[in-house]
Amino acid sequence: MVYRQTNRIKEKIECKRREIIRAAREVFAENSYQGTSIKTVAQRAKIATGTFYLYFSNKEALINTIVDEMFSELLEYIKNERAVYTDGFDKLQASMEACIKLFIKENNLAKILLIQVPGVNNAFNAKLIEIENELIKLTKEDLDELKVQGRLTGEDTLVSAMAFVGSFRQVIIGWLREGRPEKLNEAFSTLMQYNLRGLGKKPNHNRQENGEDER
Amino acid sequence: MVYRQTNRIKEKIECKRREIIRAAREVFAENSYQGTSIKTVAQRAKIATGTFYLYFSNKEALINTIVDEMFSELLEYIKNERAVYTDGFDKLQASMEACIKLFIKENNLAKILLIQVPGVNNAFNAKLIEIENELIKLTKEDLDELKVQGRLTGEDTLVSAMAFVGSFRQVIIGWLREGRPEKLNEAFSTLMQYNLRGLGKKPNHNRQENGEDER
DNA sequence: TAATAAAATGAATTTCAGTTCATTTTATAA
DNA sequence: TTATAAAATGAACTGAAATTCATTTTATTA
Repeated sequence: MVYRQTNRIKEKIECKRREIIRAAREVFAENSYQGTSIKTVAQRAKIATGTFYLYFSNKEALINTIVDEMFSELLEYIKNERAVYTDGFDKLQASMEACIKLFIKENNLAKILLIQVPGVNNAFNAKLIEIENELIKLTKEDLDELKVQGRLTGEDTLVSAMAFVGSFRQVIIGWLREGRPEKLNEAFSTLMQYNLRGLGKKPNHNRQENGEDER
Repeated sequence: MVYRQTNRIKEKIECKRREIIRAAREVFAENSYQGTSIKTVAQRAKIATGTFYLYFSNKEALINTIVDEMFSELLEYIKNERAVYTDGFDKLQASMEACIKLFIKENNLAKILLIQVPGVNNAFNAKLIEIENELIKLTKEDLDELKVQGRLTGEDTLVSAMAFVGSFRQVIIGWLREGRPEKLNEAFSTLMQYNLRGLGKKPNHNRQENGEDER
C-alpha cells in the first residue's frame, strides 16, 4: 500500500492559510464583515471558493481568527513600547503612541477593528469591546498609579480613562475615514497635551524630562 | 361609477406609518440592522409582512428614514438648548448636555446611531459620519469663537473638537453597552471638566459664573 | 345594501451568500 | 510509471430573509 505522509507541503499549506488571512484582511478592510463574501476573499487569495473551507470552517471562524490576531498584535505592541518606561505619564504616552504607530503601519488592522467590524453581531462584537475595554483598563491602571502618587488633580479615573481613549479613537477614525487630520503624528502631540491637561497633570517637581505639557 | 376618495383615513395611514417606524426603532435598537427582519418589524407593528411594503419601498428606505429623523431630532434638540446662551463655553456645555439628555430620554436613538447601525455598509455609514461630523463642526465653531476671544490656550481647534466629541462618545457608549459609568448625568460634569481643562480654558476674568473648572 | 377600489394579508417567489460535494488535479512513494 | 490519497475546484445545494402578488378584507358612496 503506497500511501503518503505530508512533509514540507505543510509549509505550503501554512503559507496558503496565511495568504487567505492576508487577503481577507484586505477585503474586510475595504468592505465590511457582511459586505464581503467568501467568494471575494477566495478570489483575492487566488483559490477556489471551496478551497476556503479546507482552511477555515466558516466565515465567522475567519473573522474570529483575524480579530484575535489583531488583538494580540496590538496588545503585544503596546506592552513592548511601554516596557522601557516606569513613569506613569511616560507609560501612558507610550501606550497611545504605540497604538498610533501600529495603526499607521497596519492600516487594515485599524480599519477592521475601528470601522468595519463594529456593529456586526452581538456575539463577537464582544471581542471588539473587549479590546477597547482592555485599553481603557490599561489606561485606568496608569491613572490610578499617578493618582496615588498625587500627580493628578482629576478624580474619577474610569471616566478619565474613557475620555482619554475616546478622544484618541475619534481622531484616529477621522484620519482613517477622511484623512482629517492629515498627519496623525502631528495630531498625536496635540492630543496628548489635550489629555494631560484634561487629566489635571500637575507641574513636575523633581523630574527632568519633557517640556511638552502645558506651556 | 362609485369610486372613492381618501379622507381622514389618511390620518390612519399616517398613524400606521408612524407605528411602523416606532416598532422598527425598537427592533433595530434591540438587534441591529441586519439582525432584524422585516417580518419581525411587521409583527411588532402588528401588520402583515406584505403591508410593510405599502409603506416603505424596502428595508433600506426604512432605516434611512429612521436615521434621517434621528439626525434632525438630535440637531434640533441641540440647537434649542444652545439658543439660550451666548457665551462660548456655555454653548459648548449646552450642546453636550443636550446630547446626553436626548440619549437618556430616547434610548433607541442612541443605540441605533451609536451602536447598531455603524458598520452596516459603506453607503449609509456615510450618514452616520455626517452626523458625527456635524457635531464636531458645531464644536469647532464654538472653539474658534473662544479662541478669537483669547479664552483658550489650546491651538488646534479641529483636533480639540474631535477629542471633545470623542471623549463624550466613548463614555456614552460605555453607558449604553454595559452601564458603565452607571449615572451618565454624573459622568457628564466630570467629562465636562476634563474637556475644559483639556481645551485650556483660561480662568474667568470679568465673568461671574460656575466654579466648576479647575480647582 | 351594492358596487367599487383602496388597504391588508400571508403564502409563494426570488435572491443571494454561505456551504457542500462529486470530480479533477497534484504530490508522494513504491 | 503507477497506485494512492491529499488538495483543489467550482457548480450545485441550502437556508434565510427580502420582496411580490393573487386573494381577502375594509372603507366609501350612491
